[in-house]
Amino acid sequence: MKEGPDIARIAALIGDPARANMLAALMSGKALTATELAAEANITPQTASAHLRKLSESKLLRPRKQGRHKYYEITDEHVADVVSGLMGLAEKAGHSRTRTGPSDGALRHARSCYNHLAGDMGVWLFEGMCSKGYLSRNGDDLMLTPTGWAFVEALGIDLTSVEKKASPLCRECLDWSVRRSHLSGNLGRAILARFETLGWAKRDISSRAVLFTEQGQSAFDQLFE
Amino acid sequence: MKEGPDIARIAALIGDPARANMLAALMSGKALTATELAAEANITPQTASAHLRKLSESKLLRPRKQGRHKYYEITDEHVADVVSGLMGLAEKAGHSRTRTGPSDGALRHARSCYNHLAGDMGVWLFEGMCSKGYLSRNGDDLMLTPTGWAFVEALGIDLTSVEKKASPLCRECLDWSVRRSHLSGNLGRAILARFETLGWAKRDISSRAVLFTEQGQSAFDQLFE
DNA sequence: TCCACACTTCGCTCTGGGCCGAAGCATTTG
DNA sequence: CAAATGCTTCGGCCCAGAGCGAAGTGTGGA
Repeated sequence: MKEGPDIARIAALIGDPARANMLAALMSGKALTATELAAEANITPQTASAHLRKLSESKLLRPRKQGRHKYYEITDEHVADVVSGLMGLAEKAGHSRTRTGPSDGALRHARSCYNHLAGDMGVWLFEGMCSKGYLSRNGDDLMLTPTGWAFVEALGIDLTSVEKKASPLCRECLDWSVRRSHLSGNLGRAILARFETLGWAKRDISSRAVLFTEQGQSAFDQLFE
Repeated sequence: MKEGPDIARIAALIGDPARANMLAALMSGKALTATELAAEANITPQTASAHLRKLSESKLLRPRKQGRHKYYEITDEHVADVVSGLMGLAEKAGHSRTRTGPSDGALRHARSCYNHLAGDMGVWLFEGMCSKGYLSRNGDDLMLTPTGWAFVEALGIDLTSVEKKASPLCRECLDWSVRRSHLSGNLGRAILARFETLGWAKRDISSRAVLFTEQGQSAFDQLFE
């Protein structure tokens, strides 16, 4: 016994309320500065600094210095997946941070999860693309079919620039509110970004909610009807 | 802010060394008694009892009373997935519990992960079945193709009994040592069980290692050559 | 019936680690 | 060059919670 990796270390890292709040805030996919994260966790900058150092040392966060600011972001999709998974377990166990605040409904409808679309809208997007034959599974990962390729380009996304990034084009992500998969990976991120530039949706600043405009919502609905 | 599920609670739960050791031990998929788990974590039964109560209350473990024993097992695949994910992160961060003990190599070669085969052998099984066309992805989950169906039955597994269980037949699991998917779900469990009854492999008692016999190994290799 | 064993509850101790105040660097701005 | 701002280091306080001993409950076997 006592072989294998030490789960306790990283789990304890995530298990501190302050650090967990920081991670949850970063799950939007945006990079945040140390002081912003301190505010998010309701602690002083000194304390936040210590936390962020630990999170970086264990490769959960990746720091980027920019002038006198220091931006932090979630290291990669593996970290995001684990945090997502933990949210799922917490939800099922009935551990919620507040008694279901007002924006909770909005979060369940649409939110950003590591820069891609999650919540009901995310699931609809994913399942719509599957049922239309835009996505297919093949071997180890999701594939964008030729018709799917055309669909995405018709949205105005330049796939050649998206495709050459290192991380995979399509992935699935299982999020907490809907126990279903939705589209993640570079394509997932590109689509959410495209929705924003098209003016279909915009992100709420203080929460992870994604707010669709009326036109945006109906345009979205037409894609899969 | 402060919306959504409270990750910190469950992460802290997993983050205690004693509880983490218990969970790691249970990741083999076997159900263990309270005293066995206490020994696994190097603590007294009293302390273990308190830990196990918390883990059960948060739905991470599922207790089953049997006579004067109380068996605990991992609640479901969602929990197993998160623990697997944490192992992956810990491995990448360089957090290992010992300085790579002797059985570490065996664990990387083949081990049980929530009752299915993981490690190199697990990946070979999964990728072999994919490349032979036994498995295909379709919509939201893995499908066993007709030829795959025949392959599994030829192994001597009664698929009709496996299929009627509630949890899905095929799933993927990403484990820590090989950053690749391997076959999970009911079929994954049935196959490992079949390997054991065929005498191809047996589980090490004190670790999660799965030891293949020489004949078992070569029989396995012939399946996919 | 009595003992052995598995598990639980209670009360207590003690330490690891989160938190802040104060002070120290670094970078931008005026 | 100051002054302001963002981040970090140091030192000390404090408490949640993990741990155990002792004693209680329930089940199984002789």
